[in-house]
Amino acid sequence: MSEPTFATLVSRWYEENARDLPWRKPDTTAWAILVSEVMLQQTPVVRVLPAWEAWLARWPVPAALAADTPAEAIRMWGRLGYPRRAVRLRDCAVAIVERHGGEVPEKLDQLLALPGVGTYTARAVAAFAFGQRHPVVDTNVRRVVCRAIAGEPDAGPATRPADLVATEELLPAEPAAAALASAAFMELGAVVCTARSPRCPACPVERVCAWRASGQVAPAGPTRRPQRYAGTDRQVRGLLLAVLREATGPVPHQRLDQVWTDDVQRARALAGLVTDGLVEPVGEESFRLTGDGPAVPLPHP
DNA sequence: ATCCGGTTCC
DNA sequence: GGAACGGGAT
Repeated sequence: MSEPTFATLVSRWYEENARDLPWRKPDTTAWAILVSEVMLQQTPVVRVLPAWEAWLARWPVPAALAADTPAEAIRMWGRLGYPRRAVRLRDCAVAIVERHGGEVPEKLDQLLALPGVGTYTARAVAAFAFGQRHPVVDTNVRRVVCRAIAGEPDAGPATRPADLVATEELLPAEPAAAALASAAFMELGAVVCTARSPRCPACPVERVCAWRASGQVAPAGPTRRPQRYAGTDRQVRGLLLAVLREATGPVPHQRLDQVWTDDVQRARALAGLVTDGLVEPVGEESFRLTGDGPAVPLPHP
């Protein structure tokens, strides 16, 4: 008898302790899983839950979202943050309809080619929606593997090819078991092997963890430089978008001028929203969410 | 390497 | 007030 593998230990723990998240139910469609993964980029689970339910109730298949306007996607996105994701997700739905007949593609390279789908999301969908054997590496998994296997405090700011390799080597050979293990690694990083206060006594691999064995050395420097929000263009974009989201049609620029006093910064933020496809000008004086109304304004009577 | 939200906790 | 949160695009 050999010792259980790392993946087996974590997978057993996962089956006993996994959070009951709706996108993990067996009959969840690939589209619903893709939507969950995009929403979960940078965003805590508790905030995604209601938005995910509402989004799929309205657009249960990619073709439904593709037929609607970017403006409606931006409105449904609500306050999830990084609203470019809403526009990209709609672009993604359009691409799925045009390239794949409305079905979420199964091949990794086809997924990677979709708007808003990067190396993490493509692998997550391939594994969790289609049961394929791929390493799925977000920062949680990267941290788990760096610590438990390499005994290092943490990885850098981005996922490196070596992180993919190190994670792949941990996966069971059988695809379904590999997908389960990937979900289990993510869960472990999210709720036990956390960045700042790991709950090692609750960890299923505490006995074999190289990082634990080496005294849990702290990262050398600051892992990430702090990200401010107050006073940045991002805050101004948020304020502008809030006004446009509430409006039903074009908003005169005089109303947008009121959300921020610095003319230069406000103009830069608005131009950025236009560049990103979130907002479009209407005539000389007004702006609206992209596609929020007729393409050509009706002439005055 | 930098930009891109918004909420929650300290 | 300020930090934590962390994937994709450029």
